[in-house]
Amino acid sequence: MNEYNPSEIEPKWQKYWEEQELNKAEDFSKKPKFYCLIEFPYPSGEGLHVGHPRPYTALDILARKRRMQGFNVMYPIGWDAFGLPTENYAIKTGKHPKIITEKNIATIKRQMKMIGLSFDWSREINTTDPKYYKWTQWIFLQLFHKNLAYKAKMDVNWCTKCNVGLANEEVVQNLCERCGGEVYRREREQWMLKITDYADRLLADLGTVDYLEKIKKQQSDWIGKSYGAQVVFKVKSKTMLPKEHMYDLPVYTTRPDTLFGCTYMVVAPEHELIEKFKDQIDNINDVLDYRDQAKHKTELERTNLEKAKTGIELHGLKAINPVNDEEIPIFSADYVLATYGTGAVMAVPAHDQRDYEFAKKFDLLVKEVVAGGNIKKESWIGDGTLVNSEFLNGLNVQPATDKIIEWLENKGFGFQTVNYHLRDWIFSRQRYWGEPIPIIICPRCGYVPVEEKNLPVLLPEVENYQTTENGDSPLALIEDWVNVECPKCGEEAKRETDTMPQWAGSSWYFLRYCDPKNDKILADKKKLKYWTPVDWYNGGMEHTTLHLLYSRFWHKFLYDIGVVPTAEPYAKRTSHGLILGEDGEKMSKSRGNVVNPDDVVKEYGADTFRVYEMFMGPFDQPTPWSTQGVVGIKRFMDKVWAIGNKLDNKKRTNNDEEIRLLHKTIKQLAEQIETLDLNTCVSALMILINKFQDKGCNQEIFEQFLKILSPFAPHLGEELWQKLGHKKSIFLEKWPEYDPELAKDAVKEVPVQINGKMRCKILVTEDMSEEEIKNLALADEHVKKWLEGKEVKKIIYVPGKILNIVI
RNA sequence: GCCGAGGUGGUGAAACUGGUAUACACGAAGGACUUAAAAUCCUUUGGAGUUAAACCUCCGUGCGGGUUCGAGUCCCGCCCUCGGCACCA
Repeated sequence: MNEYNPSEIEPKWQKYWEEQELNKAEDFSKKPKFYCLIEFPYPSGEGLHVGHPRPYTALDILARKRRMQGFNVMYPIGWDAFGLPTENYAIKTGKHPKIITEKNIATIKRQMKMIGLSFDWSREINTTDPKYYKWTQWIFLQLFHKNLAYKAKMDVNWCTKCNVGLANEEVVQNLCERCGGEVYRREREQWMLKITDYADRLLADLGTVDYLEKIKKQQSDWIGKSYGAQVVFKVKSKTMLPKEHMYDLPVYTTRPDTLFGCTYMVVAPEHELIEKFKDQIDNINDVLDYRDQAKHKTELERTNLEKAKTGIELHGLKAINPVNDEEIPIFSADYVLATYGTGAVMAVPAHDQRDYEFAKKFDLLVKEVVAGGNIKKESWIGDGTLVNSEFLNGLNVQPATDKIIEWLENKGFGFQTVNYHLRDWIFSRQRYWGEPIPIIICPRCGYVPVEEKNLPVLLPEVENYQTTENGDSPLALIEDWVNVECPKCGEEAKRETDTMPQWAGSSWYFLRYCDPKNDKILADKKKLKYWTPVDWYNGGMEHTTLHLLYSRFWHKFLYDIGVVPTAEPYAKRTSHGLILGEDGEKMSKSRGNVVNPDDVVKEYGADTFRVYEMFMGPFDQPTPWSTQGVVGIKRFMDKVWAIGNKLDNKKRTNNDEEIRLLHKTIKQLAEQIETLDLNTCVSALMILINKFQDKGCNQEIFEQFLKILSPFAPHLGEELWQKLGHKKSIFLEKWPEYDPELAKDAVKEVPVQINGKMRCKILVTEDMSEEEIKNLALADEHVKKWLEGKEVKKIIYVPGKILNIVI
């Protein structure tokens, strides 16, 4: 018998599978299609660490099993290659991002092939390829035509030293992560996409897809639909305008029923009210100082409920509560965000904890309007009877809400409305390494889209990847690229120099896999009709609210304009947990806890690596890597090899323990591969091989075992299969069927409890009646001992599960 | 802080809709083989106690309470860890 030598057999079979084209997906095949998708990777300079292949391997197992079950499987791969880290690396080294990207892709591709992942490489795509981003730009133009892309002033983190807009992640304690320079929030014109127009459909259609519950919950919480009312307060200033000419200050509230309890107003420091009434606010300088301070805080800091509230009253202004004409003070406070609701809130300290704390600090009136709590101690947000509220008195919260909304609508003071936590998508980046936004800015015609025949707008070469002094992208410096004729009027105009975020290319890539080389359209409609929706999409939990939602939004838009045949892109979505370093921390270069798959494969082989990653723990939970744990899987592989090399064909094959266990295991794997309970699949395979080791095994049984093992350890499976005399790949075999009779236990061991504590076990066959089983239990020696001198009150029998005697 | 997920032996973990807590594996200890070591194989391995022996008893699934014949699983209140919070991807 020769040795198990993974480094010899693994490349051999990888080459064989590629030559045999076993992993190619066939357009329009008569077989049922199965489109299975993992999030395509960002080709970072470090290559893959052991965390990346976990989802790739899990879905590879699923894909291989489904192929054996007769599906036409598409399992494609590509590169999400635009992005910040590559650009930052380019700035540091002066190398072109394109060159860096190519090199990184080559590394990761080699690593993926080394692991034996059954991707259809003929469909490989790359978001930085002009033939690809042509269509990303095309989609943007369609959004622009439908008024779903617009420009707005938004705050960006601005590093005063690097002169560059920063990602939130690059800001550490209000300092620039790269240079340590000071950061503040500066206003800039940005391209925005109106994802909020789709909020309702993105929420409602969660009901039509098979996502993990936690994913649905997180998406719907992120969309954050709330019902409430918009109420308009009048603002009284020193100019003493008649009431109907006073400034209207609309607020959004989810608790219009508490309107009589509103004792002050709060606006965001950036609210237009302040600019408008500059001359009439007595303490305007302090108010503006406060606004400047707010620019140095993050949203997280501002909205943290634990942190002490800050704010400043706008002296000289009063708001008028429309329900009772009371004049109440107006504050500016940074816990109110300009971007949420109307940027202003009515404060009801008696019935909102944040308002309560603020009121205590500034010594403001706390007026109870819903009975039920003790507002001397804390705010009361629960239900109760309305008090101090004139015509609402005596009602409970819900009827009071209905009544006040009706009243507001009749008087023209407000209306019922919904509000979303979801905000529009900031789509511009003042960066080089992204898709140029295909818009021409003409002083006469405004924003003019680039004509479709002129797509793609190629990303030009630049000398320097640094943003310009005024914060424009490096593209702004390339004059012969920036200066163009306006497509509308033919006069001088300039290109938009902002680029798209990395989310753009990844919002539609799964469509391109269906038809990766089409140069007429983003993908042929018939092919999309055949392949979409994606049957199974797996990705990280960390992409639940951004990437997953963005791509659902784009897909719905493409559906509306007739480009794609389904309203939802992904029929099913699952999530994997991260693999952490051995120290239990997230793997990162800076922590120095990165484990490289190259090293693991070199020492133990790809199959051991794959099976270990599946065995470590539940697929959807984070798990630390353990170098020692890998050893156990290598021993398992060695055992399979050893048994496969000395099969005992004198062994009979009927109805003995091994056969029963085999059928049980086939059943378990058939079910649990589908639920991605892959750790218990591996353990079931181990239990079976341990049984073979004890009892011996013939070729017939072993071949069945090999078939269910091979999706996990494809190289070992193929090697032993062909060694046993087969000429064709094991992956062309049918997935084995199990015999339901053999997969069942003939005799069951049923635990007997007394008052819920397990005391003994009895053996029960299927044909026994409940009466017989109870008598059997009562006759048991142990039970007798416990029952001595006691009265049996009740016997509970759950068939096949448990028998409990209550005394 | 807000939203989401999780906490079980020395370690990674298993336990299907409330029904035998700790499967499988790592580590550790002891033994076999060997001149020896590695590899391999066998045995033991949650804690405490009683015992000639455990096939006996008690305690045990982050903490405190509750529901139930029965709770790792359900409910209430806490603590801790992880993911996300919109320009990392």
